[in-house]
Amino acid sequence: MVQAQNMILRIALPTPLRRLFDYLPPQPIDPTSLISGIRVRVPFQTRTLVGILVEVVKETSVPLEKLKTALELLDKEPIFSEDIYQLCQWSASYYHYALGEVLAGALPVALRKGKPAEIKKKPVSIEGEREHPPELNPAQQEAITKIGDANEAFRVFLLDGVTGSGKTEVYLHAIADILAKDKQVLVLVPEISLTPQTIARFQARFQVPVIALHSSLSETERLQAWLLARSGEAKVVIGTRSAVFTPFQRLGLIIVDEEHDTSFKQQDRFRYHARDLAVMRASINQIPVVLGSATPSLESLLNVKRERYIYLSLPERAGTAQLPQYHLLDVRHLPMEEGLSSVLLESMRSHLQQGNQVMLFLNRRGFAPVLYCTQCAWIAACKRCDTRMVYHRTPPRLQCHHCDARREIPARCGECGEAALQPVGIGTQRLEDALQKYFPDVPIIRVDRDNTRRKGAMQNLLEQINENNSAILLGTQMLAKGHHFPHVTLVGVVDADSGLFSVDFRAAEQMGQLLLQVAGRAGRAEKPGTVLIQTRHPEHPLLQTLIQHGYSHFAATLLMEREQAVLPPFSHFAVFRAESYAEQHAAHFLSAIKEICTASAGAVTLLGPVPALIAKRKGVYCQHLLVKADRRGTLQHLLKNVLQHIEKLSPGHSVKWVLDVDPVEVV
DNA sequence: AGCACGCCGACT
DNA sequence: GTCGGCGTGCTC
Repeated sequence: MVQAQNMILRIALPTPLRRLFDYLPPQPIDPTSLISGIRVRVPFQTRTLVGILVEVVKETSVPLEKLKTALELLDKEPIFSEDIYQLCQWSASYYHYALGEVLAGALPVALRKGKPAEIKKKPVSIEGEREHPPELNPAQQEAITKIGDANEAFRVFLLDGVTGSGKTEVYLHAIADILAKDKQVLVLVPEISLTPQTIARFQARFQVPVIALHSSLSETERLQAWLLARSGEAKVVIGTRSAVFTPFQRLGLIIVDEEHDTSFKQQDRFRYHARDLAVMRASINQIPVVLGSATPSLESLLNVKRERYIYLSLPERAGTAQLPQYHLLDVRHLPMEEGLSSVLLESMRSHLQQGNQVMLFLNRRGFAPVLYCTQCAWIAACKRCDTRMVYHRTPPRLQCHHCDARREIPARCGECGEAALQPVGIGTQRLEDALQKYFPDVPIIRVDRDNTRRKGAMQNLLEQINENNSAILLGTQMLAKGHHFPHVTLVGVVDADSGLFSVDFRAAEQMGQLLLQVAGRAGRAEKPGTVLIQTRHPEHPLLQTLIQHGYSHFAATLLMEREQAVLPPFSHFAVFRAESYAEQHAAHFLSAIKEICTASAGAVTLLGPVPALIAKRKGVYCQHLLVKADRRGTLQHLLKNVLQHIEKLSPGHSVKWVLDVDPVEVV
């Protein structure tokens, strides 16, 4: 230990190195300005970085000659409030990510770069006519009362309500109660549902400043929004997962809408789950949090069962709207044309004739998923990935859906040279073509990533849908989430089977959620909805349970299966993901990690290293090592231990790796 | 992660 | 001769 005359600044820096760095204070210095949580500009090797002062210490194990002097203190007040700082610290330790990177990630880019935290804009204007709350049904009333009873204490509510049961109305009332106490509210939503309408609805209701944190905000706008929330001027903040780190003056309530949605889990770098962090944040702030969904995650349902969460249920559809009718169509025994059974086509025709809209759901974009040679069985593959290229017709080309590589459509087979190439299988483009033939007089509106990529394109399509009376809407998952289509009376699921036999143990849960969400688009307003599900396995017990007994039975069945198989949420997973250009390097690195795991004590199961489901992506080989433990504590303990060893292991630059705690996708 | 240093191959 | 390829090592 080196004794230093003065104070030493212990600073968290935005680098993947999982440690803090010590600096001497800048000269001259007023010691009282050294407050934890302020930003400090420091030299770091050849660069200068903006870090966060974590603590001021008297001793350091770093040799004095290595200590550099900090350049500048950037704040007079801490940029991190106590609650956000605690949340970041907890996240860094739970997800085993470098604290400096977590802290930097929690700030708007402008602040990360060292720009001053000053409010420039005038307060946000309030637009729109005041909208008055409608009458509540007893279930809604009860939910609101229970949330209100939580009154300034940490409580987690699971609000389970089918689509159209009036979840949003419960949110709005709960928010109104909080606003009346002059507190603020954070609303987290999946990316897809953050539309202008959502924001307008909140604004019209409360006539208070509502701020939305979109992905399309500029960095200055984002900084201003952040500052308005921190100062308390913004009363309601609606945002996607990163909004969980927004600072507030007086936060009174957090709402997580569509809590089952996997887009709350960040899938690169810092792999946090915004829903889980929202619960953590509510606990830190000692406030209630409401998790809402028509199809709650098994994790949340288990927490209800274990009495950690309070269950609130909205069993019926609000108003006069009726629940949709489900029918399974056994496509093995029906005449098929372009993936559509005669029964589905006939049903579409009759709904369209009555001036209603029909929605078809097919989770596969492009024209055909495979281009196949009928002579030699060659299949067009991506050169950089371990995948098939998807045949697109408009514009005509082959496209890899994993690395976005594009190629011209070959005239002849790449193997035998015969001109016997055939697009096999059905994507949304092909279905669109077919529908145009069957229904030449009906507008067909396709919604998938290929035609919503441009800014405002989605909005445009949604408007087109609402303008038309009878129309066919056709799309991928995008269509299933968040949007309301009041004129849709028939929903067709073109292929429900992909979720039934997947290698991913969560596939069934996600299939069930998606089928329910898709169905939720139909039968709004006074028009009852019908859902036709095409399958080759109509006898499948999970499908049967879902259709006959509804989601809660379905979820209970899945929970039972998970318990028997000791899968999450009855056990806890973490995955080391490694990638390298040389095929063996990633696997070798993971094997080394596996040895360290085996050597450490603790009841964990190790699986792998195994090649990822898509073993090669963008030219790099991907390998996984799965770590499974019965208890969360055991897993956390082991991971902490292992990471300390990895620092010494130093895999070199040939292997890139990440640790994914609570992965949503294990394969 | 970045970024510099360092040691080998083909270029004005 | 030197420009630049990426292996290796370090960051208070």
